[in-house]
Amino acid sequence: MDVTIYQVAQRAGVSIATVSRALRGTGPVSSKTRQKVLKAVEELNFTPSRLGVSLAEGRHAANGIVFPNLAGPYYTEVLLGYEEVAAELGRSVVILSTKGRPNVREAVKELAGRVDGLVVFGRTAPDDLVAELIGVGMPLVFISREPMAGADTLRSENIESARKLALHLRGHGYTRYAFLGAPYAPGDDISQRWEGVSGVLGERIEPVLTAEYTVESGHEAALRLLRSPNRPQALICSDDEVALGALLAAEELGLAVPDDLAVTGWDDIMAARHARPALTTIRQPMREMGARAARALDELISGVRETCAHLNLATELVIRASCGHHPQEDHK
Amino acid sequence: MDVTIYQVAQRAGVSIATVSRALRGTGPVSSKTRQKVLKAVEELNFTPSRLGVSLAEGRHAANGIVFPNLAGPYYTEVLLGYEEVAAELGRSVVILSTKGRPNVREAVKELAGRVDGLVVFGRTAPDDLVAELIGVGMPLVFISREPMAGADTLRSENIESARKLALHLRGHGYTRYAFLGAPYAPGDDISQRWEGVSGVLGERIEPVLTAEYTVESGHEAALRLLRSPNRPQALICSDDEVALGALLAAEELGLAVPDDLAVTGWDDIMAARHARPALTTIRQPMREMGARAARALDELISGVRETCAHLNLATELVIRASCGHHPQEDHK
DNA sequence: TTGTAGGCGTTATCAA
DNA sequence: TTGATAACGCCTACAA
Repeated sequence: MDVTIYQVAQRAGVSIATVSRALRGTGPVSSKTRQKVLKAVEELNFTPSRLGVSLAEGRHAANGIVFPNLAGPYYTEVLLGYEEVAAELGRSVVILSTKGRPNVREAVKELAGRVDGLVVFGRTAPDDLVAELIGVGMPLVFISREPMAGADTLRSENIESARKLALHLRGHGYTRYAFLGAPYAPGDDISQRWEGVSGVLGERIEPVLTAEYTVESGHEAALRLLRSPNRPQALICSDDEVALGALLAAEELGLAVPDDLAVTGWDDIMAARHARPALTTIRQPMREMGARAARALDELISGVRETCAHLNLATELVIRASCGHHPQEDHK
Repeated sequence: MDVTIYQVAQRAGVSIATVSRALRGTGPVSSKTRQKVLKAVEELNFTPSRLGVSLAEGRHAANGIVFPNLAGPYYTEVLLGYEEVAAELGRSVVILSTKGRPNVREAVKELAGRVDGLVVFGRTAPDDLVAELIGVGMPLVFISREPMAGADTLRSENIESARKLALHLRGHGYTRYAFLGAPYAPGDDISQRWEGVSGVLGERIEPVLTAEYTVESGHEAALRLLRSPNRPQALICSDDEVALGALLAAEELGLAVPDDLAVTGWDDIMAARHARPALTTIRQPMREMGARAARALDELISGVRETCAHLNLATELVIRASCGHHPQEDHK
């Protein structure tokens, strides 16, 4: 049904080898012949089959990315940076969301079969599968995961910025803290954030689990927490969405933020800036992370780089109104 | 380098045809032979090559989606619904963002070569290419675009809900309106929204262009507008992000919303609910749109349905605090 | 029940 | 400068 190289060759009165050469500029072709070929290509509106090309070339010219979900701004921002650079490098992007999927293993394996390399968030892919993929030489870039031999790792700085945040809050004079959205897996971003804040605040901070890292979960957990008689004065939330949920809870309970309660988030998503009070948070370079992942993967695939790289991107403490009053208040 | 079906066949002491049959259950295989084959597959850790399978089957088992960008919540929410259902249907998702890309035509064509069907937002793909794709029988689903013969169309209702919104605002008694983020292309969502509101408000509303549909653009345009002596009393924004920008502008100028100025958005993105005042807006079923697009595309690809469908999803006016005071105020 | 062989659409090697 | 032809990895009539 689709036009093949054979039809072009026939129409141009040459062999398929010549058509291929003429089109890719991969060998000598007389300019007269080239004209004929191009004319035939034009007339038949020929486009080489991706499948044929990939099979022959032994590459897909596509990258994959595995993330837990696309519900919040975080992963989509990373994806944005990733897709942009991948496209620039001539690679299509195949996505895979693992949330709520019954057969993650199979899905990741299937994805791996369609691409030349993979970006994987945290532990969204089973460890043994990951090991297997590394084993067969599949280029891999992890984001926010413990470094692993045979794969690149990319993450943004957590521990130091968590410290900085904790110190800032301590400067406000609070004495009872809660960390909302406690970590589930060792080595992930949340664990590192907890490590940083608890390192500074010690006994004064208590970890509180949320069901997920979402507005609803944050809302629910904060409601519970804030109703307790000895409620915390400051809520350090493990991400902005949880913090937004906490803000809603405070409002419902008639607590003024930041006067009755301080709240902070993480990531600096769009809503953080628009919330009132605007959310104090730690900005992560989400797009840049995606862009870097794409570049790193490209290096691995093209073989420009042999050794694996492990990078820690810098973050920025963004002080707004939700953590307490400051001399020169500005709700930027 | 990768294990092929030949190695499995050799190890199991059978032909490749038998291996294929055993694995796909596509023909008679004695259970003894099957055991041998499965054992060999296991030992060699064989996975059929996607390329080989696709080439032989004549299908990619993948869908594409073309959107302008991934920057705001709108497209990502649709993508979320799309990916979820596509995965459920056993199809991978290949994404393409056209924003800032020099060679959109080529990129879309390339994408089309990797998939069995395509979802296309608005006019992100060139009209003639689209016509060409329809011509060669590529299954196509448009979102928010004028219906076209040979392709499905999906959009959410705009005109009627725009009317409803305008009527509600008129009920607040405003007399000078501006529509922030005027339409660029006839037939797109924004045009329909303008059609709806201007139909009700007539001369009392003025269209105002923004550079883009972003917070920054909205902010900038609103600043300009609100500084004018005869500034509007109500800003109907063409989407939530523009509206958020307008809220920031109002705050900067010391205008209280909704007392000095009413502001409304469109889409009901996450930040709309968290902004203060919370944004009155029109909720679009973004995820459902993506999910439906995936289903529609599947029907077209599998040939279950021959005729093209054109669907208009219902929307919902969400009244919050930013459009004016109401008897029973609730900042849900 | 199993194997042989042709086809899917390219690329690239090697002769001519 | 060009053309056969062998991969690439799989599926599936058709024959045995």
